[in-house]
Amino acid sequence: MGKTTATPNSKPSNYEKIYAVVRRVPRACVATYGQVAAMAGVPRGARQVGYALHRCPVGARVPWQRIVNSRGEISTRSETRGAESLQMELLRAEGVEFDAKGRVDLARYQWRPKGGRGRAVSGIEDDLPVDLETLT
DNA sequence: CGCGTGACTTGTA
DNA sequence: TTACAAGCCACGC
Repeated sequence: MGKTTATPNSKPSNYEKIYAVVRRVPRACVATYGQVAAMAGVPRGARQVGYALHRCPVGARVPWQRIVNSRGEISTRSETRGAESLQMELLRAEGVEFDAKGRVDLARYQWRPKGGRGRAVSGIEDDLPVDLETLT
């Protein structure tokens, strides 16, 4: 196969990688854009992570709610406002506590993948609220 | 093919 | 501690 022009499937877009990483984030945990970007193999791609999530792939069950900025606060987007409140509600429902200013203690809730790669979490399954899928 | 935009990050004041 | 500015990469048009 020396085809250089043929790469239809073997080209996982960065978005897909990003979604994959976000999907690995366990409950009651949050991750920063830069962290997800680094894990996705896209350093400095923090912005792109936000972009990817902004696109909100309805077909991918991505817990975008667990993605917050480096300050531990929920990122305010341009549109779909209200989703921010929803994000906070969802995180709270998972057990994440918020500061009076609406910030999360990253030192406590930030997801720390140890061992090099996200291993299977024992007994914990992702319960994505259907509201999320319908909201997008 | 080129420019503009953006759910960010980090550093300095 | 907060506020402001510049930098960065990828996608959309």
